[in-house]
Amino acid sequence: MSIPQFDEIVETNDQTEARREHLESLRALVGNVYPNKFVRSAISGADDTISGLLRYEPVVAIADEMASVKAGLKDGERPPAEIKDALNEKLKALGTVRIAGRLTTPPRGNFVHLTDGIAKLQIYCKKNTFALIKNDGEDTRDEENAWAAWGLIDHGDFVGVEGYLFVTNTGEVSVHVEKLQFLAKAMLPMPDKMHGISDPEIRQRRRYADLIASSLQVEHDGLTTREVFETRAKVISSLRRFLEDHGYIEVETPMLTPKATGAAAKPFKTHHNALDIDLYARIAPELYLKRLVVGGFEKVYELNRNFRNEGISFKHNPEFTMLEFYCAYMDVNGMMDFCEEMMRESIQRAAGSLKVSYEGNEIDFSKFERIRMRDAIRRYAPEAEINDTNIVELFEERAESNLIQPTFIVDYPKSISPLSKASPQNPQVAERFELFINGMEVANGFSELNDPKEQYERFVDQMSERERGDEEAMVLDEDYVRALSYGMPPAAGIGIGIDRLVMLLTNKHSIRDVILFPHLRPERKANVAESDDESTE
RNA sequence: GGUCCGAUAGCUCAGUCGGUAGAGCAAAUGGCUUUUAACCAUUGGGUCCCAGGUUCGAGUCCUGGUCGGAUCACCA
Repeated sequence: MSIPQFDEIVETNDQTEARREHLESLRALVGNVYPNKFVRSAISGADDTISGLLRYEPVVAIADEMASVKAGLKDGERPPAEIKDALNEKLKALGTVRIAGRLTTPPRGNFVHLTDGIAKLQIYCKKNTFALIKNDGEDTRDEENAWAAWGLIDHGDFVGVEGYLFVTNTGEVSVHVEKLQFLAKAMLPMPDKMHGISDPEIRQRRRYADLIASSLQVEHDGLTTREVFETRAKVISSLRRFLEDHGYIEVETPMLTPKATGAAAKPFKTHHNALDIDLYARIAPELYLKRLVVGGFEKVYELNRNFRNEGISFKHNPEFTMLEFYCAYMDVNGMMDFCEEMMRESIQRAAGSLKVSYEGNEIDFSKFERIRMRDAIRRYAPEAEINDTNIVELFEERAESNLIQPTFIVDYPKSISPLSKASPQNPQVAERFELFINGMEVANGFSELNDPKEQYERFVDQMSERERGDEEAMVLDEDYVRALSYGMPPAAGIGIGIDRLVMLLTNKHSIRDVILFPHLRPERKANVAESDDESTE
């Protein structure tokens, strides 16, 4: 196997050549072009923990003041000099600031923007008014070569600067650079600042570049990629907080399991060499979590990946994030109430509103409808004749896609719910619900079957389904039957598809837009140089 | 897997009836130096996805292929 050359991995063209030349010239001026650190401080004397100068309160106050002055101006009109001077006095009083970041505008003229991970801030370098700091371990000042070094910095490079704050003639808060330090090189050109990366494959494969693009982009529809993943993080942390606040404990159960159970799905198979056994990537943590309920954890949750070896689509990724939790002594109705409350609170926190716009629909999370599967079919297909064998099919074909607003579908057939308790009123119906939003299944929950004998029989039924060719029928988990035999309190559980929830909150049509590194085909070489291993068919 | 659409400069895209390969951004060089996506001037940059075919002539038409997207079917 041949090891690819650096230049085969990192493309070369006239632009990257220029960047490499700049890098070598800079090396001659500053020494180490990849120094180890730069101590930032929003304000002199502050520590490295403060970044995002534009969120520092005294600066925010001045920026706001400037903004209100500018609001009263006509297009192109500049703020009065005396207001500007007064603000500059205040800014200068804040003292020296040290900030670092990536250059998010091409270094043309004296003004460039730095982005430090929180905000974008303009910096101003004027010839003969700043020094270059060499990376020689001594922080040597170099007045002579500062301007030359400035000219060698490329769009996308990282620099650290020290200077004082001021507002420009057009009223933008900026840093007047007094010391400039080179911190790291971007050897590849930055993505298009107007359009970002349009090829969805490159956007997903090179998520880092997509994220950079979202910080460069001047105009964009909806959320930037960065904002999508910030929203995702917020949803997840709010869900966690809600569960913690309600006494739930977070646990981690095996991802590699000897049996793929807990859901109807095809698993990924792998092999453990030392034990010489096959293992399956889990398709659901369900049975492990209920073992913990048996063991006395009355409220448990797990928020992590499930793996299913099935098709890929706009709403399916081979690995996806599921929040599953169980609560002892609760039934399906209590779980729907709890789910509703939890989703409302987390969505309010993450999206700032209970009404979100998704693909032209306004989805209102303030109210969740509950409707029996049978009635949902009647609503959208009144002519259909419903019986026990066609009900699920009818529901999926005729009703599901109409369920735009949050809707709990209840009264599932027992036959497709092997882990769920039957309804006391109707033994053919499971005490189970699924939550649909915008035609997508987002959650699935039920009153947990805790009679070990009945569970055993349900598994046996599943096994015979399997015999008949249903690859997704559940397999018997003997140890789980044994666990239930120690006694499990009545309990309700739920699984919530986090990726789909995030899609709804970020107005993304594809699950791959809410997963940082979604599953993609292996990257193909642009020039397949006489491939030596692809001739096997 | 079926159907539809697409692939042209580093990026985003135009390219008419088949007749010399284009723009904006990015880059290089020089100028400018308080600018708000795009300051001014100049310059460089192309395997028009690949292979075949039709034609005096193919980015353009035809056939096959590769890769990608949308969609349908299975799945959360």
